[in-house]
Amino acid sequence: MTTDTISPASPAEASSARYDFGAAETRWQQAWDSADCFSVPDVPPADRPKYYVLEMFPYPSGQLHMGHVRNYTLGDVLARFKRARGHAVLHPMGWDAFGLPAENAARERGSDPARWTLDNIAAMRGTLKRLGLSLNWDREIATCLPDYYGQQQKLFLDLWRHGLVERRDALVNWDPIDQTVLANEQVIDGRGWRSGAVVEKKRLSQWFLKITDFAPDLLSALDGLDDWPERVRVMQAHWIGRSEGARVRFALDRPAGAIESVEVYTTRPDTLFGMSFLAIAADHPLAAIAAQRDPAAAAFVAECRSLGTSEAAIESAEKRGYDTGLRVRHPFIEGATFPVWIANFVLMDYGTGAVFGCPCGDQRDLDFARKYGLPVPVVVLPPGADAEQVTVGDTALDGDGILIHSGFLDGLDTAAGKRAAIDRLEADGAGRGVVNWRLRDWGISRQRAWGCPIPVIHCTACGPQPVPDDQLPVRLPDDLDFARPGNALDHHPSWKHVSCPRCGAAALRETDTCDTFVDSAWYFARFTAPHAETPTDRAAADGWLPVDQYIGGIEHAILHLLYARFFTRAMRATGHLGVDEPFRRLFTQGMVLHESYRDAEGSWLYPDEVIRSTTGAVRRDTGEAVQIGRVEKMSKSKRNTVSPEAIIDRFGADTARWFVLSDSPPERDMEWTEAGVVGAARFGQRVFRLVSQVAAETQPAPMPDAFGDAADTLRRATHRTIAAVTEALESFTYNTAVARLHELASALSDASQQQRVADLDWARRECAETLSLLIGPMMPHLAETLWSALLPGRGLVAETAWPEADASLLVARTVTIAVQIMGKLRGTIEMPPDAPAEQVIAAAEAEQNVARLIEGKRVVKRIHVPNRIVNLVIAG
RNA sequence: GCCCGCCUGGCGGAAUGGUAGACGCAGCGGACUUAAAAUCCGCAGCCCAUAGGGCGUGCCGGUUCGAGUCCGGCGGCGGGCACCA
Repeated sequence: MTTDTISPASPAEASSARYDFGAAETRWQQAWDSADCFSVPDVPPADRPKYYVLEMFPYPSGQLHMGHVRNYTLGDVLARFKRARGHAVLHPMGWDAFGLPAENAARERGSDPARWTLDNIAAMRGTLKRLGLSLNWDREIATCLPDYYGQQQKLFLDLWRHGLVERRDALVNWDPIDQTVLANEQVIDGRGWRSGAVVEKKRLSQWFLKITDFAPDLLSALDGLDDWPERVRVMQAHWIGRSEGARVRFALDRPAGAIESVEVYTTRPDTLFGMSFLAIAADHPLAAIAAQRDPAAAAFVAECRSLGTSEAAIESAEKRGYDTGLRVRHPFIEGATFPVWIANFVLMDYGTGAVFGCPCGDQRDLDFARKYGLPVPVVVLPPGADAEQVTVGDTALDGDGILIHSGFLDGLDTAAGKRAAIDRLEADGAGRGVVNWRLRDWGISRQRAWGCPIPVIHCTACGPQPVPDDQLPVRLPDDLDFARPGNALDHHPSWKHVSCPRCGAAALRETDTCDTFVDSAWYFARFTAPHAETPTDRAAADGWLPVDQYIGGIEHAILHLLYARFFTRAMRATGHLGVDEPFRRLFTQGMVLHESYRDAEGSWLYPDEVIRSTTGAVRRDTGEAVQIGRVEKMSKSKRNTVSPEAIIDRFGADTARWFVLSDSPPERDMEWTEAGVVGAARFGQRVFRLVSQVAAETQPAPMPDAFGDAADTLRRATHRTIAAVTEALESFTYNTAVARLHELASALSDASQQQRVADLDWARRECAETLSLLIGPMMPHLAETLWSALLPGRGLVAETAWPEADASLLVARTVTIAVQIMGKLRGTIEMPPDAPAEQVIAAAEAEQNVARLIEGKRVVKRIHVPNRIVNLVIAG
C-alpha cells in the first residue's frame, strides 16, 4: 500500500483561513486513484464479508442532474461506510446506453448514435469523478458496446434453448411517433410512455420472453423481500395479478358458424345463478361471426375498436353493448338461456375475452343491466340483511354473503359456494377451477436500430435459426442511415443479408432489437465479472450476488425491478446465476425539487437568471419582478434545474454531497435551495477551521490518566456521536447523522474556547480525529484534508477503520429527569445516571415547584422510568 | 372506484409509549469591525402572566400514570393501479 508516501496536506490547504476545496478535491481523488483504494477482485476475498452496493445506472443523456447526485451520494455514503467497517465493497458504475434519444439526435443533427452516446458518457463520467464517488471504475460497462450486448445475445440464445423465448404473432401496441412496439407496461393511458402518442393496435411477429412461467414464484417470493419498501411489493403483486376462479363453458343455443360454445372466466362461480346475460369482447371470435351476419353488430364492433385505448375511452366510461341475438344455455339451470352481448368493457386479452353478467354481484354488470333493462336476480344475502327484504338498487352486492335463490348452492357462504360450484362444474364437464394471472409474457422486439440486435437469422426453408456462437456478437453496423423514417437496421443495404447457418441458403437477419429494459435486467450480474467471456462468471456471481443494497427511484417499482427479478430466475434456470433474488435490500430515494420562476411574459427562467431574496425574486439582468412558481421536480421544461457541475465549481463536491444528505430523509423529496447549499458550505468551512485549530495547537499524545469536567464532557459527546452516526448510517437516516455531526462540531467549538489544559487538548484531538473519520463517508475530501493535517503520514481516511465508541462514555455524567404530576411536566431534576428509584423520587418530590404543587395532596402512585421521568399521581 | 403513504413552529425536519419541536434554513438581539462581509455568543411554538399557568403534533373519540407515537372513526394532501370479470 502507498500510505507511507502520502504527504500531509500543503500548508495552504491545511492552515489558511478558508478551505480551498478545489485543490483539495482534485488532490484526494488522485490519491485514492494511485492507492487503488476502491478496487475489489472478481471473486470476493475470503477474509472479509462482502457488500455489494448498487445505484441504478444512468441513461447517458449528456448531463448529470441533481437526482443522480442524490442517488449516487446516498450509495457512496454506504459504500464508504461499509468499507470502513471492514467489508469488501463492490460499488460499480455503468451506462444504460441504448435507447431512442441517440437515434433522435442522429435524425435531428446527423450525429452518429455511438459517437453521440460515448461523448455523453465521457461528459457524465467526468462529473461523477468530480463528485469523488468511491466507484470501481475498472468495472465500468456500457450496454451499447459489443462487450456487453454480445454477452446479452448469448444469454438470449441460452434462454431460447431453455424454452424461455417464444416467437409468436401478437397484437402489439404500436407507437406511431416512435415507430416501435411498446410493452403493455409502456402504454400509459393509451399513450406511449415516451412519445405520448396515442397507441395503435397492430399484428406483428414478435419475440417474447416467458416471464409468465415464473409468475407464481415472482409473486410468492415478494413475501421474502422484507427489506423492500412495502409499496413496491404491493405494486408488483398487483401487477402480477393472481386471481382464483373458474373457467365455465356456455353452450350456444344454436351453433354460430363453427362455434358451439363460449368459455368464460370468473372469480365468482358462486353467483352463477345470478346470471343475466353473457358478454364478449369486440375482438372475440364470436363477435366476428355476429358481425358477418348483422351489419349493426359490425358497426358496433368497429366503434369499440376505434374507441379502443383513445381519449374517447376515458370520456365514455359508460358501459355500452349490442345484443347479438345469440343465446347460451346455463350450465346449472335446465332449459334456461341467456342473451349474448358484445360489450365495450370486456377485454379480449384478459381471461377468455368473455364474462357472464351477474348484475347483483358486480358493479359493471349492474350498470350494464340497468342501461339495457336486463333482469337483476338477487343471489347474495349480505351479512345482517333480511332475505325477504334484500333488493339491489344502483350498488352491487359485491361483498361476501350467503347465497340465495341459487339452487344447490342455497345457504352456502361465498367461499363454500365457490367450491361447490366448481365441484359441480368439474363433475358435469362444464368447467374447472383455474388460477388466472394478469401478467403477460414480455414482448421484447423493438423496430429500432440503436439497440441490442436479436441474434437470429430467418431462413425461408429452416425458419428462425440462432446465430452460431462463432459469429457472435452480432455487431451493429457503424454506417447506419437515419435520414429515412423507420428502422435503420432494416434498410441498411447489406447488414441483414446473410446465409442460413443451417442450410446455407440466402437468409435474412432479424432486424428487430431488444427492448432496452432487457439491457438493464441483468447488468447487476455482469458487474461481478464485466470482462468475462461468458455472460457471467459463476464464481464471481456467486461470490458477490445478491446486491446487498440497491438504490434508485420509485419510478422503476414495477418494470425494471420485475424484469430484473425475472432475469435472475431465468439465468438461474440456464446456470448463469445461483441466487433467487437480485436485490436483498431496496431503497427508493425521493426526488430533488426546486422552485420555478417565470418572467412577466410567462417564460420560464433558470435559477441562475434570478436573484432570490426573502421577499421575492427579480431578474438578474433587468431587475424586473419574477413570479415564483411551485416547488416541483427539476425538469428542463420548467427550467428549474441546477447544474451539478456549476455547484461543484462554486462550492465543491463535498458541499453538494453534504447538502443532499442534510435535512430531508433520503426516501422523501427534498427541495434544492441556494440557502441550503450555502449553509452546507458554511458547515464545511467551520469544521475545517475547528479541526485545523486543533491540528495546529495539539500533538498526538498518550491518553491522560484522568480527565477534568470539560474534557470528560467533550469525550462523552465524541463517543455518543460515534454511536449515533453509526446507527444513523446503518439505518439510512443520513439526515440525523448530519444533525449529530453538527452537534459534535459545536461541542468541539465550545471546548476550543476554554482555557487550554493538557487533558482537554487530548480530548479535543480525539474529537477532531473522530469528526474527520465520521464525516468521511459524506464529505470524503474534507475528511482526508483534516485527517492528514491531524496525523501526517497516517494514511488515508478511505483506508482507515471506522471509530469504535467506548461504551463507558455513552452515558452522560448527569441525566435530566422530567418530573410530571398527573402526566404534566412540572419540573426537572439533575441526577447521576441509574440512580436508585427511591432517591430519584425523593429528589423529584423535593423539587421546588413540585413540592409546592403536591403540598397537602396525597400521592397515590409514583411512576419512575430510569433516567427519563418521574410521574406522580395524586388523589382527588 | 380500489390500494398504499403522509399530515408536527415561518420552512425542511427530530423524537425505543416517557421533558414535543433535536439539527438546519430563514428571523431577531448582541459581540468583533470605521463599515460591511465573514465569524462568535444568545433568543426564539402560541396565549395569559414579571414566580408560574393554559393551550398545542389535521379533527373527534378511546386505551394508558403518561399518546406525535397504540386503537376506532372522520377530514385533507400526495402517489400508484384502474372496465382484470
